[in-house]
Amino acid sequence: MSPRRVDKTARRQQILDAAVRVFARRGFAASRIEDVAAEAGIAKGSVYMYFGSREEILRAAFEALASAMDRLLEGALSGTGPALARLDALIRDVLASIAAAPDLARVLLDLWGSGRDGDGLPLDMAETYGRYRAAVAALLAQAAAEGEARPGVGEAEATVIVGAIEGCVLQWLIDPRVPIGELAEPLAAVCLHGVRGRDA
Amino acid sequence: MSPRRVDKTARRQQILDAAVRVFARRGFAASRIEDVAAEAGIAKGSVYMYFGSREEILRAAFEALASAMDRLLEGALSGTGPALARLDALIRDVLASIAAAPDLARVLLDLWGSGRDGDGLPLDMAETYGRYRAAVAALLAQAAAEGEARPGVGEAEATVIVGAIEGCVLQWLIDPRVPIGELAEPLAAVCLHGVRGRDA
Amino acid sequence: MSPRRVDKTARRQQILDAAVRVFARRGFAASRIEDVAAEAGIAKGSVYMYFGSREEILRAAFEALASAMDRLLEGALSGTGPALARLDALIRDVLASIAAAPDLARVLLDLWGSGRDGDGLPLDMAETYGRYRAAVAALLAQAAAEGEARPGVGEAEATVIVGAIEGCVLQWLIDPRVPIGELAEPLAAVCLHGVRGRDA
Amino acid sequence: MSPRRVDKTARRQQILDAAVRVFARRGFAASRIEDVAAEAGIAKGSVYMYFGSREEILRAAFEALASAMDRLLEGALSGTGPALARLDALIRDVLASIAAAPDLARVLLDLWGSGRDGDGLPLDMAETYGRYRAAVAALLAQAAAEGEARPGVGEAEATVIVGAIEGCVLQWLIDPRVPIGELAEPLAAVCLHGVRGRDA
DNA sequence: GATGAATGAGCATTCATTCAT
DNA sequence: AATGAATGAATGCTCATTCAT
Repeated sequence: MSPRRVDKTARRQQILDAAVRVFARRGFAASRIEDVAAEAGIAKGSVYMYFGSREEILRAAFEALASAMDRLLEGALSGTGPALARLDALIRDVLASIAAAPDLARVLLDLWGSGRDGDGLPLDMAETYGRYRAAVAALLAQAAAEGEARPGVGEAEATVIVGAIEGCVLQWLIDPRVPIGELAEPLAAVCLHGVRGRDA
Repeated sequence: MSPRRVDKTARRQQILDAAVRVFARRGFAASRIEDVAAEAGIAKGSVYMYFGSREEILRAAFEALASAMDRLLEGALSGTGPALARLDALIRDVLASIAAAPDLARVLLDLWGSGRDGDGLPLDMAETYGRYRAAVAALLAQAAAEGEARPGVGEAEATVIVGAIEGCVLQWLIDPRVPIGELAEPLAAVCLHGVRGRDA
Repeated sequence: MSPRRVDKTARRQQILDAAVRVFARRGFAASRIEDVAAEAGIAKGSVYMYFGSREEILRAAFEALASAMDRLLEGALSGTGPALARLDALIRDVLASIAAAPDLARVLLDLWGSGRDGDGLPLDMAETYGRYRAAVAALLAQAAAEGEARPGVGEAEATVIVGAIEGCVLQWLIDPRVPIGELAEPLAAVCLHGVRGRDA
Repeated sequence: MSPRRVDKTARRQQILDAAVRVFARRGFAASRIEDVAAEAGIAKGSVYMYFGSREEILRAAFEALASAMDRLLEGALSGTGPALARLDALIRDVLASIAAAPDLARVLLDLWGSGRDGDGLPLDMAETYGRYRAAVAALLAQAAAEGEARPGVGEAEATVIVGAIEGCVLQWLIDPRVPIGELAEPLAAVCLHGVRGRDA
């Protein structure tokens, strides 16, 4: 009448957190369900009570990442104040968000490569990055309207800025010695003024 | 040396090329030795005459990529003329190099994530990117000395520029609709002058 | 005995009925305890309050089938009137009994194959069929004594008659388009007179 | 240049034979691929060089059985002489064929129950038995035309005769003490003349 | 050199059964 | 009594690697 009670959502999150730690450590390809279960402190079979397959766990990690990103983009887009200041804040927020959840960030290394022919992971990474670029492009357009960016900046420049952010993250993922925490400043500076500087 | 005998090196290259096509298509994790052999038009077992293991093929692809990159960096560093012009040329060259060998470039998606705990692939991606940053940093330092970059630009800005380049490549790898061929111009412009523009 | 409490026996029967429907649909091998529980409208664990194992449910189905058959055989043996008429009636009764409980009948498909090496199901199907043949043989012997069957009919002919009945059932189980309901007549006719007919 | 040579067909047959022995012994459901491989004296993985899945082995057994049966039916249909004699011969041939390959015959126990909802085995057992009945019906029709069977015998009587044959096999499969080898005679006698006998 | 048949370790997934509540 | 979350043994199938020819 009063069966064992569990918070399904919490348990699922617990497993996802464990999986993210494992994926971060060994990469998705080398991560066995058994590793995930062990990290979560449960039995192998129990993982399947919360996730239908190994791939589904990766997809859940992707969704966590994508929705965190969407929240940031949403914030930047709906904020008030000069567009360039909001772009600057977005850059800082993205880097801070990444640095705050480094294990989750490392899953990006597996996510970027997913969605190809045989892997059963149609994650629509492409669409996520498309939204990312669109948001930055919107900020740039606003900045141009405000006279704070040169006219004509658009999709291409948005791609460069998104690239710069993600490229910094990439380098930190490849080499943790890259000081991600100190990159927001120069990143924003270069994107806004270039290396020649405001008055070079 | 008999005309019947295929050059060992050529045969190895033939297999590597085939592998790169397969890896590009399905990702390294989903690529079977048999797929590679079939793509190369040889038998599965023959692959092992030229590569000791599946991972070694990936390592060979990495080396091809890394040495191409080194050649580019070498060129930029040893070139003459203003440093900033050479940085601009380097950006264009890297993108052109990527666009010229898109299959090889796609292997980056697998390479970036390699070298973790369980995968037997100590590729030293980190060191390669370190050299990349060092080269760009050297160019920046020279530019600063030439009065073409604001004083103080250094490692951090180099990280941003390398990030911008690789981040653009990343976006194109994720979504081939990203026009990699048209990105050199805005990439250089943003890195050099920012989105505010030369005279914003 | 409280009105709230369901009768143990009734609950067991409810589960068995559900199991029979599930077994009929998917076969025993493909039937999960969870399917049975769902069909019965109870929880998975509750099944084990009434049956010790998955196999035990199949055994219970066997027993239902076997005792129904025994009842029929008993009736034919203890009946009065000419033996051949009672054999004729038995044939009709068996087919009617099968047709009246088609789901239970389908379990035969799993039962026939059970009792082998690894399946933990020593059902003694063999003995049941032995009793079946013995009953028919007894009727035949009586008929011969009554001058209604040719002398010498015995175990072999009983096997043929049991075979004809069960073989018709088998064909209907394999292909439901076989009109089991219309087979009693020709079945009795062939067994009694052959295809040459009474006066061929 | 001269790789290890094997007769693929012979090897496949060797595995199938081994599988049939294992299926006969333990039933298909309880037969593991590893059992089959061990019985064949090869490694587990090697089985998959010749069969795509466990089910495919069962299907191959079915096909062997079905084509043997088809050969027999073909022979009976295309034979010369009185139809009833050919039916008589068919009955004997089927029993002899079964008795000659008892392991293969035991697979029938698994085949009869296959093809249901969840088992991924659309073997068309129904169609095979349909052809079986059609052949017997054709012989009966001919016999009727020849005045050797009573007019009106048809599909129903064919079902009974097929049933009698298969039902005898069934009983022998359930209980090997049933003397399949001695059943041809009484089987033919009953089917042709009934238990009342030619002149009862 | 080349081949491709054979191997067997490895792993995702399933599911009967248990038991804390 | 009833539940259903948890377990972990079991097993189908894959595929890198080996090696006899």
